[in-house]
Amino acid sequence: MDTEDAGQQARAEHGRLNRNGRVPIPAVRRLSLYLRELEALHQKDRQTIASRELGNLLGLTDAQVRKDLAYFGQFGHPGVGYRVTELIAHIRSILGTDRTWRTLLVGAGHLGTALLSYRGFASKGFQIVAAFDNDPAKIGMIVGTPPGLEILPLEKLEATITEKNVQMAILCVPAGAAQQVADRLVAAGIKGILNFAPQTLNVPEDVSLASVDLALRLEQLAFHICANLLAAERHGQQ
Amino acid sequence: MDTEDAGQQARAEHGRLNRNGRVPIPAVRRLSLYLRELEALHQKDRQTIASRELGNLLGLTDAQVRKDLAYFGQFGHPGVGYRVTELIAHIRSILGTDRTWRTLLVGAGHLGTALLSYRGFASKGFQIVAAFDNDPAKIGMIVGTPPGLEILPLEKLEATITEKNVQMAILCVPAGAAQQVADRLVAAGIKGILNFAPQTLNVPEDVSLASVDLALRLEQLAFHICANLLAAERHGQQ
DNA sequence: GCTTGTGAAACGTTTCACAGCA
DNA sequence: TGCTGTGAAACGTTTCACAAGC
Repeated sequence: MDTEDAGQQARAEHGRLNRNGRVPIPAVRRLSLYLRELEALHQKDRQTIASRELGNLLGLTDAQVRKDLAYFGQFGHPGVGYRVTELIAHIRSILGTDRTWRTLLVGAGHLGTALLSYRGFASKGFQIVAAFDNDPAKIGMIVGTPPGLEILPLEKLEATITEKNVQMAILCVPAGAAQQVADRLVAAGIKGILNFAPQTLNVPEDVSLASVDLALRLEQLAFHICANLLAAERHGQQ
Repeated sequence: MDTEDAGQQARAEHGRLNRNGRVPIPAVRRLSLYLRELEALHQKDRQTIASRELGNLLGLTDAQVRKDLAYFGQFGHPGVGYRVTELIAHIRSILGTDRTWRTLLVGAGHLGTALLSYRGFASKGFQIVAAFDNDPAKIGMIVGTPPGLEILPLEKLEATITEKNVQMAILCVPAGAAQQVADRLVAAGIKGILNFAPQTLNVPEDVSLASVDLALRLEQLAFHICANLLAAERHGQQ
């Protein structure tokens, strides 16, 4: 069987092959950025856009844009570019955001409660259907944008996941509790975790994990500021 | 002049060269992860650690760990491994977190106020010295962990940056306002921005930018969940 | 024995350059 | 003419494998 041919046929819409048999992960990340730009363009009633211009908006080359999109199908129109609404629909379908995702949140601290009020989630199809904490003072509170959500005790975690058929979880607990809660989420059938705890998590291969360590991002920023300053000095001296 | 020799001498502690003359960006990102693990090990009074074990903690190979660290110097001890406190000090020095960074925050919405209370920043040396919003209802409020910080009007942005010698900014304003505020920050001399607005920002080359789009992270998670489910199906069929 | 640091090979990603199509 | 889709080349990153050191 020829990988180059039969493989591409088989996977249809959800990801073509490179030599390795996979779509490059950086390409998947950029897909979200393309979608974000395309949605902004759609707001401005823009009908079509060329790879060159879409790339410029994001600081990428035109070839990069075309190759990224080509991993998933032939969405462009030679001589015209990409039709905005058409491409938005394709990318949503690829990313899986053409439907609703039932999500839960664990840890109703400062960050957790802020996320319960975050509008950006719902508008992309992520619906937070339950929120948990183990602090008795918080349990029973109604949090988030009205009508709001009641903070439930952690004991109800497993039952809620099953009953409400929850697919992904947002983890905002302290680092020390993160692995333990993650284990319970996985055991209860959760297939994806967005982790905000500054802690490495171990999850089985069939569970997806994305981590956001806010302090770590500032740390990286600090490094790059230092590097930029040094580069500027070198330029100045020369 | 031989790049391989003279270049390495010249840059001393802050980044050695690969063929391209730069430290790989992924290596810099992992440096923060190594630091996080090392700090946890230090808490547990661990004295030394081998590249193999440090890698295992993060799902990386031993060679990766050694190569990453070797970009910045010779920190290991053959037959022994890396001394934990020693390596922590080196990495902090490399990342620039062996000192305090004066930071400001713009946009005191749900996320912004949550970040003002986030303990993880201060413990890494990031001190938020001022907070801004343009909503008259919020201006004057005291927010964050006691003693707290007064929300200032946006007009005072430039003056505050100069007076308090602020080096980096956290941007939590709505997408529509983000570029405009970023421009003001840059003009006022800010050298690094951590952007939480779901919006592409353009900043000059000498300003560092890190972006965190929370909805985008969930979107990526959704994709990987879909991909995992498809992979499982294929496995099951075969 | 065990562990680092590092050239060289393998691998993955991006860019180039152009055939093909509107 | 303008633009996409795509092999091939260039580039960057990771892994391998081993000399050198404790």
